[in-house]
Amino acid sequence: MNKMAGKTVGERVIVVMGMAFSREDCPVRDVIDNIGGKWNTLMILALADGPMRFSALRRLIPDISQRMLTQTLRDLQRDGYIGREVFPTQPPSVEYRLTPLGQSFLVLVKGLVDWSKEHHDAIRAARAEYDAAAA
Amino acid sequence: MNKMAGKTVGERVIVVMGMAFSREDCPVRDVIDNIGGKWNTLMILALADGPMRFSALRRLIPDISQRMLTQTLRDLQRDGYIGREVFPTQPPSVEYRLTPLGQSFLVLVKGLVDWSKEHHDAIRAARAEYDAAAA
DNA sequence: CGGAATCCGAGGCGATACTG
DNA sequence: CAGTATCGCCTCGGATTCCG
Repeated sequence: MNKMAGKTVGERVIVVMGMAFSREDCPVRDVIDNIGGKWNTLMILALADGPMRFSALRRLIPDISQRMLTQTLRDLQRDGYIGREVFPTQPPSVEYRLTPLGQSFLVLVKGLVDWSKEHHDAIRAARAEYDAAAA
Repeated sequence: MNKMAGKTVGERVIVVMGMAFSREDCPVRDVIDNIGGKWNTLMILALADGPMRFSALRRLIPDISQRMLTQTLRDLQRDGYIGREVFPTQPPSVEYRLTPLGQSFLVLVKGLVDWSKEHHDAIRAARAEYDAAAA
C-alpha cells in the first residue's frame, strides 16, 4: 500500500522524477497510444489547415487504406481530438475537423515535427554507426 | 514524377501544411516509432535524473520484462538517445545514460507528460461520452 | 460517398529458460 | 549482473468485399 496525494493506491505505481505513473489509468498512456499509431499524428496534421471530408483525406494521404482511415478518425474522435459532422446531402458527405483539444495537441505535434527534422541527421548517423559496430 | 526543393522525387509524397512527408526516409517516422513503443518514453524519463544501471531500471520499472528492458535500451541506444557504458567489474555492471540528443528529446517528452496531465480529464470525458453514445 | 465486415500475415510483446 | 534464445499469444494494419 502506498500513499499519494492523499489518496490511497493499491495498484502498481512507478515513480520517476517525482511523478507517479500507474499502469492502469495513466494519463500519458492515453496520449502515447494515440501518437504511437501509424497514422494518427499525420491525421492531426492533415486537419491542421481546416475541416476536411473523408474523400479529401483519402486523396491527401494516398497510402492509407480506407479501413485505417476510418479507424484512425474514430479513435481520434473518441478521445476528443477531432469532431465529425454529417451533412444530409445525396450522396452523404462527412466533414472532420480539429476540436479545441485537437488544436491544443497540434502544437505538440508540430513541436515533434520540428524536433524530428532538426535531429534527423543525428539519429540516422547514430543508427548507421551502431549498425556498423554490430557488423 | 514530382519536383520538390529542386530534387526529383519518384516516391510517394504527402504534403501537409507545406511540409512534405515521404513514406520512406521520413524524419518524423523515425521519432514516432520510438515514442510509440510501450516502454520507450518511460525509459527516457527514468534516465532523466542521471545514469542508471540495468538492475536499477528493473527495480524502478517492475512491470517490464528483462527482454523488453534490453530491447528498449538497445533501440534507444541505436538511435542515439542513450549511451551504454560497461564497467569491467566482477560481476560486470552496465550503466545507461541520456546522450545530449536524449536530453534534448527529454524536453519534448516532458511537454507531452505535462499536456497529458492537463488534458487527461477532457480525454476521459470525451471517451466516456463517445462510448455512451455508441451504446 | 462513406463507411462496415471479414480474412490474413507481420510484428510487438510477455513468459520462461539458459549463459558468461 | 546483465544479458541471449526460444516460444507463443495477440494486436496492428493491409487487401478485399459488401452496404445505405
